[in-house]
Amino acid sequence: MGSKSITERLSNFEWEIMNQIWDQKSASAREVLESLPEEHQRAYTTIQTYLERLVEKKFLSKQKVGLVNFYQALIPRERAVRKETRRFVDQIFGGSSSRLAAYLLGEGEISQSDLDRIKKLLEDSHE
Amino acid sequence: MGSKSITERLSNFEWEIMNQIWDQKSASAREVLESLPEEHQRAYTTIQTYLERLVEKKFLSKQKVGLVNFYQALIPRERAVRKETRRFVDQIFGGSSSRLAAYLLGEGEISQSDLDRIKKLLEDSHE
DNA sequence: GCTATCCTCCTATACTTGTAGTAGTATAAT
DNA sequence: ATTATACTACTACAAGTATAGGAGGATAGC
Repeated sequence: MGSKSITERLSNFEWEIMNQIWDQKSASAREVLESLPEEHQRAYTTIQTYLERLVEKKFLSKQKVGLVNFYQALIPRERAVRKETRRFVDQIFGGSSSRLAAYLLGEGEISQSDLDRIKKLLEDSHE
Repeated sequence: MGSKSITERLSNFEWEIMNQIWDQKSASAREVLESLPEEHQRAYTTIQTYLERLVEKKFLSKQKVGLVNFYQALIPRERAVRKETRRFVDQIFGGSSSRLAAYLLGEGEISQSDLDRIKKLLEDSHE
């Protein structure tokens, strides 16, 4: 029925949090808070709330060390990235990754030096 | 205070709707409904609700022709795509389009023939 | 031992998204 | 004219997201 989907989606700020956790390997609320850039600061308890929700959603596990909770990713970043990228491509580029790739390479979003590196990368993997 | 942000984001299904409107150039609720693929069907009034919300969000304009409302995009698709792509890249790829591009080209998400086309595209635009 | 600090746990609220029903009016069909 | 159909306008409501405050326990300083 209203069954929680096995793996739900991450919202905007949830990604922000997850990115910090993936970067560190395990972090407390305070550590996450302090690693967030100025413009993404929130109240301490807001971070706590997000962390708890991510535990409920099975994206994080928590373990208490002394008094303090530390959180760890349960899902590898690569998996989450792959999934979200697919969703994005479906939604915006009609499911075609190559359309997205072409868009990125064409729209001046990428510097010449990066373009060169990508070109090389393509040539190498080619044959 | 709780000020509506000037241009809010499109949700999942809102994109679905907008994509239909962009494809047609103007559409009624019924037309949108009918152009949605089987697996994305919703109740007629659900479509109406979405359309009205998109008008509130300034993504669509509405004009009544006879009894029926027709909706038109106020924002060009390209702009919405650019914006959402940027948001996505910021969120998932730390703001680096080239990381995303490299990811797409590397992860087997793209067929060989598409890779070839992209390679050609890169070479042509290069010098 | 009192006080400031820090942390957890619980509670709260406003807004957004997903989804659709109902009332009422216009129209088409017979 | 009566009925079925179609459409708009309005209302509803649950779940999810964004954001944070308060109570109460541990502890670090003095």
